[in-house]
Amino acid sequence: MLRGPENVSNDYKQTMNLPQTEFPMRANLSQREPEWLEFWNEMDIYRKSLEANEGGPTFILHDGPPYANGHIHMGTAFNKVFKDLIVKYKTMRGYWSPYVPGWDCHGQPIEHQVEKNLGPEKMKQTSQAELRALCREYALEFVKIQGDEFKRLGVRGDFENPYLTLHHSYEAGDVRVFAELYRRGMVYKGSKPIHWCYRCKTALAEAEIEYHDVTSPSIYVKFSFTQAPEPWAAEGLPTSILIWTTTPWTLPANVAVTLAESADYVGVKVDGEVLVMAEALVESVAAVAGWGSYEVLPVKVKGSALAGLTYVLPIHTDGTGVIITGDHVELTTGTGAVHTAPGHGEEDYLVGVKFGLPMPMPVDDNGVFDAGGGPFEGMHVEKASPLIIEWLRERGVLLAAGTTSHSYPHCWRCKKPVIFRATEQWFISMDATGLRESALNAIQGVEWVPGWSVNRINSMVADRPDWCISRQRAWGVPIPVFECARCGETVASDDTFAAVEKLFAEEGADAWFTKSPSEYLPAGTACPRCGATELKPETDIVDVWFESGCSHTSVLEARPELRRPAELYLEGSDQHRGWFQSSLLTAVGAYDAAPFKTVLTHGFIVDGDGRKMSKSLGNVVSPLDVVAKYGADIVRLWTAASDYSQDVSVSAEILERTSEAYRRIRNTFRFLLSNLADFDAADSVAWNDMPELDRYALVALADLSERVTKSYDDWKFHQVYHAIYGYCVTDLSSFYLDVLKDRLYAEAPDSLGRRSAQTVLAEVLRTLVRLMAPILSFTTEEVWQFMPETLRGGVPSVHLAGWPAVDIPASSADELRAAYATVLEARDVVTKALEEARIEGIIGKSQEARVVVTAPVSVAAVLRGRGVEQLAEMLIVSAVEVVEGPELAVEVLGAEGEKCPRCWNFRQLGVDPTHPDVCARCAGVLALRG
RNA sequence: GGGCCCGUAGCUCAGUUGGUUAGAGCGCACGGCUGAUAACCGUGAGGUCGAUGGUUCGAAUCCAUCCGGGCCCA
Repeated sequence: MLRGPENVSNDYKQTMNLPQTEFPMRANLSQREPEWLEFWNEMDIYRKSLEANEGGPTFILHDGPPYANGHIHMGTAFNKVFKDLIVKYKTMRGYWSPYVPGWDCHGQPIEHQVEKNLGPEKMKQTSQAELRALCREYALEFVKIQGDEFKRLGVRGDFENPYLTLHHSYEAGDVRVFAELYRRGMVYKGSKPIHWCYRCKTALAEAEIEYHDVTSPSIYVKFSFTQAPEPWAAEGLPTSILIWTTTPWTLPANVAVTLAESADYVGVKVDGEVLVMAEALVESVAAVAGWGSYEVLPVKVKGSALAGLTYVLPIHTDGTGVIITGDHVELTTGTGAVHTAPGHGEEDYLVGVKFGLPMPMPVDDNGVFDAGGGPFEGMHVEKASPLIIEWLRERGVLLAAGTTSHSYPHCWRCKKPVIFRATEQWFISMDATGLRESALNAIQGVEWVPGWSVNRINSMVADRPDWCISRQRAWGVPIPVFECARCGETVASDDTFAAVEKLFAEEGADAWFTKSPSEYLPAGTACPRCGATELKPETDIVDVWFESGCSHTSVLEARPELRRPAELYLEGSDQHRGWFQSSLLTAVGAYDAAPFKTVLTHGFIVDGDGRKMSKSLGNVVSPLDVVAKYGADIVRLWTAASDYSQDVSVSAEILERTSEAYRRIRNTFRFLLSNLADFDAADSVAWNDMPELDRYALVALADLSERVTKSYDDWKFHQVYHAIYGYCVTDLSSFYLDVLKDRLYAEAPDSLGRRSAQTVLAEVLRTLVRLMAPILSFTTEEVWQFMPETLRGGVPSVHLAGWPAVDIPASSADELRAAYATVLEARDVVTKALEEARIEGIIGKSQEARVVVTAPVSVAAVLRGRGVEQLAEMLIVSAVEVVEGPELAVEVLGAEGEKCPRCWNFRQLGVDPTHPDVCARCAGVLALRG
């Protein structure tokens, strides 16, 4: 050979239409994405996306406010991206879809953190107003930080003007809702036990509690039945129920004894009396009491059978208590009979509410017994325990006393044990005005996705106790009522509510703590009961869930671009107890209507093994790290690809796979762009002039577009991802694009065949880039900017390009689908046969082969119907022969002819004397080029 | 302990009203190409469908129990 094949190839390479594009193969997302953010910022894309759809149907996704504390994590990132996908999709579909991000700014965690930062010394010198100012500063700092982090993820919304629960207008909305609930009679003042530190004289939230082991008294006390119960009356002996407790000082507040409903209880005859206890605990009690001999009487009854019996109270012996049953009774320690003081414990309280028990509270703020302490009045609870034990012993009702070590709550500040103590609290009644029933009805009118979500919200609303909305803290919105300084009556009327709402709207809730009521209440406001005019503002603040729950009023109603109800609320499944419920209850309570039409719930983010993320497990993935390493589009793709109806996993491998999938999609875009470099919309070929394969490709694209659109509408984003990804890999890359290379590269630039292919590619590109835009927001924007101007139609951003619809004549679509299903089946068999031939060394690339396809009559007819040349093109072989036979089979032979140095197909060369080296087709193309 | 939910190949997902040897893509192994090249094409190996019982002619699909996991309560 005089000339090496490479030289030959190089010469003809100039005459080919090889792919050309500046669109980089490597995304370098972490660096490029900020440039796109700047691009969108400059064009003010949020406002433009709204303007574009002005007057269109409205779709409001109302943002649930994350807590303004700490950096974002994978869960918040997932949630916000998820919302962003939806808003962007709806916007592209033509909906007017404003998105106002929000933050929850009040509450104990921030206050606690600020308090910790100050330290105990400074804290003492800090006024409530100063503390509130520091909390505000703290919250605003994290609003800024999280806002920047959300924006970096590509989340689009009104970040310049978000809603914050500390805004004056927001706080005023809280008052409006509270006032309406109050007017309707749903708000009442009651008692509830809370953790109380009598040294610091403050209520403590669960997060302010530390658990340490302490040694406590452990005493067994006999509560004498008022009348010996039926099963043991025949013994004719004094009969008692035996209880066990580690907090003797709570005995003055005893009102009941709780038994396990289905456990067996027996009477034990010992020392001339009968003691009733759980059968399972008799032996351990006997050991503690040191009984030499005792007799377990044969009668055995269930706890439920003893319910309703009465006994003499242990301290206030002139009163009686009642036997009840509850499911918190354990049969592992004690006697199976639980001393119950509803004012001194959470479980006791709940069972007390259930049975309508009284809730005496003989302990004051300082931990000292008042008159309710009976003989112990004036004594501190800390000192009282040994004296109470002694008192019981003297009366012969103490069976045994010892000590026990157990975990007990302590104050985070003074590190000393706290007590459980009932104090006055504000509640929203679930049943007084039928709120529970109305809420359950409203739930039925809402669409809950996924379907099980409705069960969850239903059971939670059905089973929940009254909503305790007071908190004894500083950082929040006050309960907007007053107390008469003279008689203690609550003062709250339309006039006072209006004045407070106005005050908050103008000056914020801070004014509550700095002004006196006379400064803002209407002149002459007086106590309706005693007529006194000196009023004290309530010192409790509202539960933050009440605040965020009011966003339907403080945000949806207050902002002109929004309205109530919203089309969609979208949060993690924990919000069935949180925001979904607080929003529902306040809206139903105030307006008799749910604040949302649809509620979408997603699972939690867990690691690759399905475990929750925690520092101790070392499996925490930060979205900020993912953005830095892979880019926000990878976070977005991961979000879209995950099935959110269950817990969502993230791990190094998952992100690596996601990133690989991203590269595949990106390369598909790159290939499309690179083959459209010389294409203009005016070059488009009409359907009827297209080769059949191209028409089929359009049908497949239309099918994809339809499927993807339906998946978006059904909130099935992982199906969107899988459909598009599968299309890129299977339909495009491995089939259509592979087949098209010959036409695109080797045919004359202006030829019908090439222009037809480009027409399809342009349509594929224009469709794909928009179908993917809500998910890969950054990458599709980059693609859009690289598209030929005529394909963009002057639209400056892909996000403003509207939703694609592929127009194909329906009449021929079915026939094409059927025919090509057969072609692709045959193609599978051919590729397998080619692979075998490759292993045997018969061929290298498929063009070196000629195949004989044997097929049943009907299949053969379909294959021939495409045309044998077209079939060869689709199989990327030099030639195809179709023969009829019993079943699909393929024979691979070497190609006839020689390899054309230009198009690398095996053809008869030298047909055209002007271009003797090449095949006839290439000669023709070269002739056109001149 | 209670309520709701989940458990299909290493990964992400399909598996229609229970019906022939459980699918796809990725990853992996091997091969091809070198005109999508830090690409592209092909072939192949991977699953006792969390486990165990049961219903049924037949179960990944229905029932029960158990194991593992998540959220919310206690």
